[in-house]
Amino acid sequence: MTGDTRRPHTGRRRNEAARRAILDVAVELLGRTDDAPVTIDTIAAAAGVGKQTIYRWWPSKGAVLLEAMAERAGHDIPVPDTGTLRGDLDEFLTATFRRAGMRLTATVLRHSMAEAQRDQHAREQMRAFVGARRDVLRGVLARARDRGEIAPDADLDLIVDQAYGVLWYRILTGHAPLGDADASRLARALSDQAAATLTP
Amino acid sequence: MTGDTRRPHTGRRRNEAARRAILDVAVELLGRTDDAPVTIDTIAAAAGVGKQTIYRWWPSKGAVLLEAMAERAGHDIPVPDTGTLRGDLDEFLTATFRRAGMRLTATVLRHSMAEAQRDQHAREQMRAFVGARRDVLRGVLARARDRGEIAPDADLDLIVDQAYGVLWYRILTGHAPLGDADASRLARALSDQAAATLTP
Amino acid sequence: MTGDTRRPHTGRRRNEAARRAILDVAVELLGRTDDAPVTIDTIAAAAGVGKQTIYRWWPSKGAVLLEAMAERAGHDIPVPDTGTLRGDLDEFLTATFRRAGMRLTATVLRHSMAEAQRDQHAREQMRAFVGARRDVLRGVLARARDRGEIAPDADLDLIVDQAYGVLWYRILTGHAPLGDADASRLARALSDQAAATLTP
Amino acid sequence: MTGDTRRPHTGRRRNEAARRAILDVAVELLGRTDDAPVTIDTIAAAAGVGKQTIYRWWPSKGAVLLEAMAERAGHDIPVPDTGTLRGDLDEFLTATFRRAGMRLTATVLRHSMAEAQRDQHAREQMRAFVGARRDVLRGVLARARDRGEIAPDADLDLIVDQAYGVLWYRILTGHAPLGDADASRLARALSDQAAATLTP
DNA sequence: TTTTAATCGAGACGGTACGTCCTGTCTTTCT
DNA sequence: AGAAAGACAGGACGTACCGTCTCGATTAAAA
Repeated sequence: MTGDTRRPHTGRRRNEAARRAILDVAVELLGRTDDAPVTIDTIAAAAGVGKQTIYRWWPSKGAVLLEAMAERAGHDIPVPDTGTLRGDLDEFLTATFRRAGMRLTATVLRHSMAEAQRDQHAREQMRAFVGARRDVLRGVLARARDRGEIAPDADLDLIVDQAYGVLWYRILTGHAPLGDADASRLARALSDQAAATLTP
Repeated sequence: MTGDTRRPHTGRRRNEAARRAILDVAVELLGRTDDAPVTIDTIAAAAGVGKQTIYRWWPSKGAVLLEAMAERAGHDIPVPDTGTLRGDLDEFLTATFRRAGMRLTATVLRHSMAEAQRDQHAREQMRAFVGARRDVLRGVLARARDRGEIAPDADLDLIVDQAYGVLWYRILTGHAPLGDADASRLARALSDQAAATLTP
Repeated sequence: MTGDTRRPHTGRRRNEAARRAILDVAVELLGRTDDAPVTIDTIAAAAGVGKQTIYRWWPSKGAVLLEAMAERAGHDIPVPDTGTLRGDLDEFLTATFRRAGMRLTATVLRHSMAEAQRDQHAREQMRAFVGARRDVLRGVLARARDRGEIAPDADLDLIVDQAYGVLWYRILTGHAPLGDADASRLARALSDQAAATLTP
Repeated sequence: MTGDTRRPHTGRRRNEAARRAILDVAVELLGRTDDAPVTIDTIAAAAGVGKQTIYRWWPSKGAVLLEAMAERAGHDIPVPDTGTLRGDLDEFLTATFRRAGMRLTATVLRHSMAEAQRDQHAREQMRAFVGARRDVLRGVLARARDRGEIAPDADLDLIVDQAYGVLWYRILTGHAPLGDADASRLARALSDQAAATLTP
C-alpha cells in the first residue's frame, strides 16, 4: 500500500493545554450552586483563552458543556463482578448514585440536561452519553442472563430505565437525595424483577 | 357564619383574559418543534399583551412557563379504582404515559424541566408540580396498602420514583418513546415490588 | 335670542386642592438638581392624586410641567417706571435675572424648555409664556418710545431677544451665572442701542 | 525623537464605517420634522449596527446625539477678516445664523439642547461645544481689540452671550426666524456696544 | 329623597424605549 | 495556521414610563 494520505498539517497545532483548561473551567462553572449562568465569555476568560479557540473546536456552548460533563460523570464507575446479579447491581448502583449524588456532579448533570434541551449539539452528546451509560448497565444484565439469572421475557431496557430514571429524576427535581440505601433497595427490586417470569 | 374576608381592593382588577392568553400562548410556543426559544417578547406579542403585564404577575419567564405546563400536564389524569393495585397502576400509568407521550406535552415538559434548572422560581414551581403528581400516585399505593396488597416494609417513595423516573428520563433523553406496553409492564413490575416482602 | 346653551353640569366639581398639589409638586420635582426624571407617576404619588386626575385636566405631562413653570416664573416681576429707559431696563432686567438666577427657578426653566422641544402642548405653552414675557418688556420699550427715548428705526424685537436670549442661553448652557452686574451692563447697552440712530 | 507611544492593541479595531453611519443616522433622525423621538434602537437599526456597538463607544443616547450635532453645526463657519469689527461680526453672524437657520440644523440644535438638559454626558458635551463656538467669536473680538476698536472696559463675554443668546432663543422658542437682516443689525449693535466707552 | 352624572384615588393595561447581556462571527496582531 | 484580544450584528432580558382604561367610593345637582 503506497498511498500515504498523511497530510503534513502546516501551522500551529492544537493546544492541548487550552482544551483541558476549557473543559476544567466548564465543569467548575457548571458546578457552581449560585444560579449565575455559564457563558462562553466567562469560560474563555477563566480559561485564559480566546473565544474563537472555543468555537474552533466545539460547535456551540452546549457542546463544550456536555463534553465537560461526560468526562467527569462517565468514567471510573467500575463494572462489578460479584457473581450474582443482585450483587453486581448493588455495587454498580451504589457507585453510580454516590458519584451522581456529589454536589458538584449533580449540579453539572442538572445543567447539562437542561442545556441538552435547547442546544442541538448538546442534545446529541447527551444522547451518546446516556447511551454509553445504559450500555454498561445492560452489559451487567446481559452477563447475568448468560448465568441464567434472568427470565427470558424480562424487559432489560425497562430495568435500565428504572435505574437511571430514579437517578435523573431525583437530581433534576431535587425532591430527595441519592443515598446508598436507595441504591441497594433498588438493586434488590430490579434483580427480583429481572428474575420474575411473566406467567403469574 | 359567613367568612368576612372582604378586601376593598381599590383600582382596576386583573384581566383574566390576559392571564389565559399568556398561559395558552406559552404552552403553544413551548410546544413548537422548531427549536426557536420561547421569549417573553414573543409571548407578550402573541398574547396581545404588554411585557409588564407578564412581569406584574409572574416573577420570571420560567414561572410563566411552569405555570402553563402545570395547568396542561397535571389535570385530567383520573385516579383509578379497579380494586387491585396492579389494575390501578396499569390504568394510571397508561393514562399518564399517554398524556406525557403526546408530542406537544412532551415538548412542554422537556423545556419546563430545562427552565427549572436555571430559574429559581421555575425550580420551586416544578418542585410543587412534581410533588403534587407524586402525591396522587402515592395515594393509589396507600389505598392498596389499606387493602393489604403491600408489604409493610415496602419503600413506596422509591416505587413512585421509578414510575415518574422512567417517564422523565425518556422524555428528556428521547432514547425511547412512552408506550402503553411500557406502562403495563412497569405497572406489573412495580405492583410486584410493592407486594414483595423483604425476607425471600 | 332664546337659545340658552347653558349646561348645568351635574356631578362632582373639580378638586382645586388637587390641582394646586399637582402644580406644586411638579415645580418641586422639576427643581430637583439630581437628574431623576420627573414622571407622571411620581407627580401623582407625591401629590396624593390618581394619574387620571392629572390627565383629566392636562393633555400631557409637558402641559402640566409648563403650567407649573409659568405660574412660578411669570408673575411678580413688577413693571418698573423710573422715568428713563435705562432706569426701567436696569430695574426690570435685574429683577428678571435675579428670579431666573435662583437655583430652583433656573432648573425649572431648563427642564421646561427641554420639555417644550418634545411635547407639542408644552411647546405651545412655552410659546405663550415667552410671548407674554416679551410683551411686558416690549411695553417698557414702547413707553420709552412715547417719551422720545428711542430712535425711530430701532428694532425693538431684536433688543428684547438680546435680553431674554442672554438669560436663556446662560440658564441652558450654564456657562456663566446671571448676576446683577450683568443685568445692569446689559440694560445700559440695550438702552444705548435703542437710542442710537441708524445713520452713523 | 519620535514619541514611542506604541500600544500593541490586540484584537479587532473599531469600525470607522459604523461610527460614521451612527452619527449620520443620528443627525438625519434628529432632523426629522415629525416629532417621533430619536431612539437608540432606531439609530442602530437604520445604521445597520447592534445597539451594543453604540453603547461601547458612547455613554448614553445624549452623547451620540450631541457628538452628531457638534460635527454638523460647528464646522465650516469661516473666521472672517474684513479689517473692521463690524465687518467681521456681520460676516460671522450672517454665516452662523444662516447655518443655524437651516431647518435640519435648527431641529438638530433644538433637540440637542433639550437632550443636554436631561443627560449628564450630553450636558458636558454641549458645554464643550458652546465653549468652542464662543472661543471663535471671542477671537474675532480680541483681534478687534488689538486693532484698538474696542473700549478697554467692554464686557466681551456679554457681547458673545447676546449673539449666541439671540440665536438659541429664537431656535428654541421659534417665535421668529434667523434672517440675514437680523444678523447684520445685531452685528452693528454689538460692534457699537464694543466700541462705546463707559463714561459718556 | 332618590336619581343621575361627574370626580376622585388606586392601580392594571398595551405599548415602547431603555441600557445590559450573551451568542457566534469576524478582524487584527503576535507566535 | 493557531492563538489571545476584542469589536461586531443580532436579539432577549427585565425595568421604567406614557397615556388609557376600569373599579368602587364620593359628591353635587336634578328630578
